[in-house]
Amino acid sequence: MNIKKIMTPPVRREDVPAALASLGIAVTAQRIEIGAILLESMQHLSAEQVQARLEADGASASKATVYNTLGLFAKKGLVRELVIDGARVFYDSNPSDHFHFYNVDDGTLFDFPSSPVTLTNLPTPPEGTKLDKVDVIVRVTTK
Amino acid sequence: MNIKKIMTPPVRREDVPAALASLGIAVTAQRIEIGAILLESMQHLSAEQVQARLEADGASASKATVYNTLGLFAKKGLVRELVIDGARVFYDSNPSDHFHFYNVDDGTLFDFPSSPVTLTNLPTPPEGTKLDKVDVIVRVTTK
DNA sequence: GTGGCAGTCTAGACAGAGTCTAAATTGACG
DNA sequence: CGTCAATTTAGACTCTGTCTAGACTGCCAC
Ligand SMILES: [Mn+2]
Ligand SMILES: [Mn+2]
Ligand SMILES: [Zn+2]
Ligand SMILES: [Zn+2]
Repeated sequence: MNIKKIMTPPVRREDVPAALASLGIAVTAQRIEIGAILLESMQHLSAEQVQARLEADGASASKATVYNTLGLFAKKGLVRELVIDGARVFYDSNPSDHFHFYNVDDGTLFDFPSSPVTLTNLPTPPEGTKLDKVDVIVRVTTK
Repeated sequence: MNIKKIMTPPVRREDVPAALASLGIAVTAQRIEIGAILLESMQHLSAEQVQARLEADGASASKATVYNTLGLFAKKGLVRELVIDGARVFYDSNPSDHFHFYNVDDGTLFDFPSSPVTLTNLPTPPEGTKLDKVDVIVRVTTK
């Protein structure tokens, strides 16, 4: 057996280097800091929020590094990029397939409760293409 | 009977003023031009593409007017705002409820064929909120 | 007809997210 | 240690979209 156990938030800070390495991400001080922030719990953070938390933790990284690191994490599958509203991208540290509620009035973003939502009769992708991922965003307004 | 027939693309240019008026949109020269472009067929256009078509048609409108008009059309339900990739917003003149394929490699955007896709077991919106709309985007890559 | 006026349009300044570049730093390895 | 490829950095830059303040339009009252 050689099935790698994927680490799921919460991941303790001391385990972050292993979580990165297991995905082929070279371990650096900045990547550990950013990874520790994201993997502390399942959450949705923008680049700006990540950088703010770095500061709050007494760490720091340049804007370019924050963006490069989040992009790398997304490419390696550690986090998932969520395009919700055109103003900023969110990075989601919940690794499971799941869908989102977005409150357009106050900007809050929730995971669907883990009910057995299903998409049926999904058409096959157009000729010459293959499925990458399915995003479902349910937009709600404050009543 | 008083059920207003909603005009569906293709809408002839001469019918655009009525299409706007029926939604409570005050008719102006710029709104007719932009409406004529969008309603010519069911399509997905960015603000930049709309402005380029205006120029191509020998018409024009300031950037502020293009954005204001598209925002107004979306608010009134003439078009639907699609947030696909964080780089730009698309405006969709297909008024029916429908889902999208997006090719992340070449940026092309298609409507799902009108197959009976269904989302089942959709959880109810969080307390204090009500459903606005459901966006389903299937991202594909070129094989 | 003319004047008034609200609504609309406009140029261009501004804002904010994200990218790029070129130089400095890091740290693994011989 | 010294080398060197990978990484990080400051800050300029790009791009989408917003805002402001003034100009324009066209409808209506008189
Ligand atoms: Mn934007
Ligand atoms: Mn952007
Ligand atoms: Zn999520
Ligand atoms: Zn569409």
